[in-house]
Amino acid sequence: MGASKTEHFSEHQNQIALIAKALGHPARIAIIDYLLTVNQCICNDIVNELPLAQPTVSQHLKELKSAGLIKGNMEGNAICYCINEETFDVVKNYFNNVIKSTKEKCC
Amino acid sequence: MGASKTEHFSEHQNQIALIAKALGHPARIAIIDYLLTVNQCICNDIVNELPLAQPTVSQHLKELKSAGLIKGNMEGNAICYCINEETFDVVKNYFNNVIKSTKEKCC
DNA sequence: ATACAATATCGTAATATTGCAATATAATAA
DNA sequence: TTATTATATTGCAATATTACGATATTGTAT
Repeated sequence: MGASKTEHFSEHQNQIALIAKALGHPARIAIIDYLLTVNQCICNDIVNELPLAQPTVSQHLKELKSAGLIKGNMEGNAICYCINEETFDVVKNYFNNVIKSTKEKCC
Repeated sequence: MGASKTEHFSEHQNQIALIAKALGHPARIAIIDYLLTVNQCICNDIVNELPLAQPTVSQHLKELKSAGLIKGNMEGNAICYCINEETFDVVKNYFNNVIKSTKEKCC
């Protein structure tokens, strides 16, 4: 087939997978990194910062946004993007919980 | 094109993206969840636990393993898989750092 | 209105992922 | 040896992702 069988998994599993998938590309990690370095929200500068064409960056931003990892607001004819802390909290908690739940090594 | 331009990004960015990508599928999150519920290492049971055929599960396990998220050891003719805490620590630290570095909201 | 700047969308080619049947491999048991 | 069990690999079809040129959209300035 090729399509993920999302319907067979729990909502939480799908949620974590969706967020992780959105972060599963170096360009998107680079965008997050960049948003963290500038404490003001940034718009077009991301295009100049990355070695990718404008439509490609736009597409990556769209995916980060649809996963809830960033927020974007119109500001004149530019768009102001920034980190959406709440979604990062969800995965942060997931990973903290994995570590906490991991028992002693067995292999 | 279609291939990711990994060479343009930092090693750390590629590392985080690679791990996130491996977690970007609900079946693989389900495998991790399952490994956490059983405090003994588990082998074939994963196949019975998931709504996927054995070759598909085998493939998902391979990806989790190659991303360093799980370890697998032969044990007779079965294989014992378990969480590799070290790799989870890497992403845990990444997310904790993102939260810590996030300044006040601006959008 | 016209021009310009910032961003998004469309269309398309290259590549990667997902899923599984069929088959192969490897260890153990009879 | 032969059978059985557990897992991996191969091959292939369906689908998704990545990247970008061309073009559209939207807001601001003149």
